[in-house]
Amino acid sequence: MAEDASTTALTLKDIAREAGVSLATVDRVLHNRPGVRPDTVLRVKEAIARNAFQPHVAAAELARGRARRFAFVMPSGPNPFMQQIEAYLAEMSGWLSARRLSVEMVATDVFDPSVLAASLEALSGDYDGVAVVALDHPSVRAAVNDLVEAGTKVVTLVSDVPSSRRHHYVGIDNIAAGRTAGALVGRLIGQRSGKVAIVAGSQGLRDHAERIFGFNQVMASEFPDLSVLPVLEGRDEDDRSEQLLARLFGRHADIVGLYNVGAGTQGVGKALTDKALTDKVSSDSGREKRVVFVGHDVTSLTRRLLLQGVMDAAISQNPGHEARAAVRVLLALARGEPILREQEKIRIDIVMRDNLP
Amino acid sequence: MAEDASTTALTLKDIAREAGVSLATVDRVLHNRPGVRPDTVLRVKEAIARNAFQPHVAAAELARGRARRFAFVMPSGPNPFMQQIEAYLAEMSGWLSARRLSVEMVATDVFDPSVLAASLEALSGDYDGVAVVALDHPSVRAAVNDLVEAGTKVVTLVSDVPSSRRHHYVGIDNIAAGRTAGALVGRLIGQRSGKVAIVAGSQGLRDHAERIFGFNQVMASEFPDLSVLPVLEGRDEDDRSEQLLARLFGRHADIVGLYNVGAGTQGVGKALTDKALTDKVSSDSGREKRVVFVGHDVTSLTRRLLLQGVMDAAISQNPGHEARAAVRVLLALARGEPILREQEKIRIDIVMRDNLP
DNA sequence: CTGTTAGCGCTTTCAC
DNA sequence: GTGAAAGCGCTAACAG
Repeated sequence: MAEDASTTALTLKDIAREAGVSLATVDRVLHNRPGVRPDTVLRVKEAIARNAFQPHVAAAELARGRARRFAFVMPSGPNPFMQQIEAYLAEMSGWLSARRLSVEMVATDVFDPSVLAASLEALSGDYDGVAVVALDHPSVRAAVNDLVEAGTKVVTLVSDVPSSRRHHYVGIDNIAAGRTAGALVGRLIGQRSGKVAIVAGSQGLRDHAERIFGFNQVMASEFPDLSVLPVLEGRDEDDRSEQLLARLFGRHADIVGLYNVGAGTQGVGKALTDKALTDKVSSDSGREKRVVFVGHDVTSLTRRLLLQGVMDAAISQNPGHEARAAVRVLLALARGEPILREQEKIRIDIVMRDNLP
Repeated sequence: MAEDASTTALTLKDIAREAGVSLATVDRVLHNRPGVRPDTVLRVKEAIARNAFQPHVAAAELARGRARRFAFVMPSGPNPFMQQIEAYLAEMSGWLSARRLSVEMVATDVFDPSVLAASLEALSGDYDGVAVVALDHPSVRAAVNDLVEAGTKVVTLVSDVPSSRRHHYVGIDNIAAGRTAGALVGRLIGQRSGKVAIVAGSQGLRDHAERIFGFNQVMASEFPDLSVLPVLEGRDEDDRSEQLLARLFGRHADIVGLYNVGAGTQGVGKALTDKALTDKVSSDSGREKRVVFVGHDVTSLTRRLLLQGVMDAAISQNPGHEARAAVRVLLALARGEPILREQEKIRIDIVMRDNLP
């Protein structure tokens, strides 16, 4: 186990000597560049393997000279979650520039496939890597594949295009997230029986659809005493979500649980507090009459709702982690380094009042 | 916002020219080394600030030449959580050696203050950084302070010595973890009333004591219908925990919740399943008679218990994250780089069946 | 106090 | 196909 501390690490030169070739040849083999006879390749590869040689990244980075450019293609318009990702990227600026990396934000309408595809196509050739909040649509897939074809490293962020040739997906498993939400709603409701409402942005969005799927799975199999009402489509808008929900509360007196799949949390919260007032139920007194409310993401709003006890749990994907993971993965891909999968995996966080980050 | 892509990043030389001094002088100022007249220091600092100059880490790392050595002082004896940390460190070996970093494991009896202190003292001078699973005790504090004095960077891991001069703590807030456990036990019990049991390793361990404190806080203030029984001290041993618990179940028929603060999970799980058998309660049928069980850490054992439905939730600190954060923090400290606090912060994870990592 | 200079271990021309 | 050599941007002697 103990290593001889006096031996300093091997260098390219050592490998070159051992394989009986020059520095340049080892370098070519190391990067699978052409222009080396097959048997020389073999000799060099053996020498590398025999010594478990690891090239010094700092030296490589310095010698390249050229800076690397990454682009982040994000939704235009105010979305607190996306703004957090941007804020965390901004926070890394010192780290980035000390490594001669630049990341540029590209705002676009990610909900319009052709607009998004066009934005992606426009990036071709100018960047070493692209992170994109992708919509799963054939023309987007084609644009992603074109980028990959052109040698750009591509990671999808938050929302995936599994059928594309993107190199990596940085985000959560949304079916599992929906299952987690379902388990929480069911368990927190406890012994009571009644109805459960779902508010989503749109069932056309892949991530929302997947979350609903997971949620229903758990509800059906594990909580037979709870019946799930048809999904309300709030389009992630506060007013619309509030109105739809208020109307639903009017029609069903026995709603005991609520799952908010997307944004529009403000409206959902408002509908809930209004209902509590009407029912003359404070969060302390009548716990048994309260509606269990589970939603997504930790923002200043959901944070407040959790502290107030209006919201019971938020399912969250750490935006800071997603931002940094996207950068690290793009960098590793660009350098040809391996990705630390375990490090870059985004977990499904359950956030309640006492473990608010 | 847009930057001129044609200008390549500044270098030390540019700053030197602008300040009218030599490379070496800029380097001295950059690292607060002595031997520069105060007014020259000022001129250089201004030039650096004016250009928001960031030295190229790769160049600095390469020029230093010397490799960096870190030591991880961990408990001897089989502890699954610690073994996971070691496994994740091993997984980083490629990453580490590509940066000419080495980490060495030092096993010691971290529960004996004098032994731990001696192990730490023995490291002095040989390492650039030390990560230690620390016991909060005066002699350990002294040993940590000595290391810091000698110029070694020190981070405490999992268990802190807040009063020492350690540079950083990589771990969770255990009071908040206990609060989270309490909220979960209380909320998952639902409308039922009854007694809640606590099994800890020892109340003398700082982290266990803090968790219990947080747990009781929440129980007292938010769940008046639940009464907490005196803490059982299982010494993190399976057999002892099982026996203590079995006896407790015999004495109290109305136990509805259980918090396992430390290890010994196997024994706790066994006591619970035995009780369920005696009570003729399957996890499906009599949910209302089941004991809500919350513990710590995701290991192969707790994973199984969660999947079986014996355990309801595990409070967890991501061991992979802790391992990598400790390395990154030590490296940043050694290089004099800023620490990305948000990145290195260890969160309190709530893990249930559906969001198992 | 300040400047000069020889590398660190790679990558990248440009010759052969 | 292969090799020699000139840097990349710093750091660390060593001179002055």
